[in-house]
Amino acid sequence: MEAVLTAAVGLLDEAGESALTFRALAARLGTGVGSIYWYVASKDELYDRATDHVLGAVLATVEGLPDSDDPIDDLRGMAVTLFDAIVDRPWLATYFMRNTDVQENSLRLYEKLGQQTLRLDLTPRQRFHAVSAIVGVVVGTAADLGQEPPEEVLDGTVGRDEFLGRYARAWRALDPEEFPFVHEIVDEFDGHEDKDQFLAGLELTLAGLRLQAGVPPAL
Amino acid sequence: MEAVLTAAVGLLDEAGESALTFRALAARLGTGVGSIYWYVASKDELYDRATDHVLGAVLATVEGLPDSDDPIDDLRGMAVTLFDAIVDRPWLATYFMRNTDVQENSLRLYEKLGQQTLRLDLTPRQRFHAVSAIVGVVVGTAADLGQEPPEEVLDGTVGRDEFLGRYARAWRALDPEEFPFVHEIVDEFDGHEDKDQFLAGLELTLAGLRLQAGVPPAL
DNA sequence: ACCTGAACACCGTTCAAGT
DNA sequence: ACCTGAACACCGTTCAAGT
Repeated sequence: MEAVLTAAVGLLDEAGESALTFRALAARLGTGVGSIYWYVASKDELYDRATDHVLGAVLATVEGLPDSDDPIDDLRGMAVTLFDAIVDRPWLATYFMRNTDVQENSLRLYEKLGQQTLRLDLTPRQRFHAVSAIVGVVVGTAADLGQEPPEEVLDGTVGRDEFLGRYARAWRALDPEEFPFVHEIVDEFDGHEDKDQFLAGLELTLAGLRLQAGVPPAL
Repeated sequence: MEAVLTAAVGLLDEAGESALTFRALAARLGTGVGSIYWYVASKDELYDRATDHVLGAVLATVEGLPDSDDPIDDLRGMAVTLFDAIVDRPWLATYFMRNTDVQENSLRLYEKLGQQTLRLDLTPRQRFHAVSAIVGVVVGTAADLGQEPPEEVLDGTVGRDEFLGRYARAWRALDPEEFPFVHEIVDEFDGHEDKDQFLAGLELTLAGLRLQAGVPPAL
């Protein structure tokens, strides 16, 4: 079982999501296709378990993070840790927290995030929503960024900057009367860092949460 | 082309994502598989165009929304409209704003959202991040909720409530010392409405944005 | 209890050939 | 300019048969 998951993650890391097939996995393990089905009932379950397998390290990192005075700061730190893990392995986004029966580490990560909200003056309902919102921002943004860009970008023929630049050029050519917002932000879009975008979005959620909990902004 | 997209959306609506195959689409159109490739270079492009096709109606709805005094309220209204559309057709989440060359309606929707931020006292960078964050919350949450639940739920054998209830039961059985947060929120989780979860998360982002723009909370 | 691998029922995509 | 459909190169999953 361990070996199956390690091999699956290996394939994913080395050659991306399209490389994980039962045939390739069997070949890597030196067995037949059918034998994998003894450990796992479907590809979905394989992904569920592979996700939890990988999340073990993320959980360990999060558990190693020291509690500060400010639970909101600690939530930010955990969210960033999770975000980085998903950027590295975009397939995590789809499977994180999908089946907590099988995903003990996912559940523990959820618990860890939630424990910070216990330090805030909130109702149970607000806590539930707060953690859902944070997980949503992390997973949603990371998944969006992890979308395979058009094959030219992966080819290395075209770098990410040039890829953004092309869109920026097309956007600048739009009618400014009709697209005032696109013109307003096109310079920001051009060459932007995905991580900054994520951090800014996370900050809005955290600011809202801080307000809700009646914590004065720590400037 | 129009006919191809209408047929594709029809298949998606009637029988879900797995029903959209080139063979089924060709059969519905009364032609051969190959002919679809004259209109569309790949399945990805088919999805890109189908998404934009459907977003036409969403854009029309959003354009019909009257501007209120409060741009934040208007942002909420637009976000909810988009959210509802994605809940109805979860595949939109993956393709929205993925290729604005082909997706004019996606771009116009993005513009419409952005125009509300022009009414707020923000920098271009803050506006860019604000719209990204809102789109992230909408798409991220809707995508998460739109994930096909285990087949038993679709069977109708087990309703959504019982599905949540099963998890709730498992969670209540966890050690309260080790999982204080899970215990804190399990009653909220049990039988919760997805839409409330979305609205609460959106509210946190909007509250953060309101704070950033220096708008006093309109109570 | 665990493995094997041929076989089944599909896919997206291509392409020589047609009108 | 647009359509055809057989063929190619794959998939996930099943299952009778083995150890």
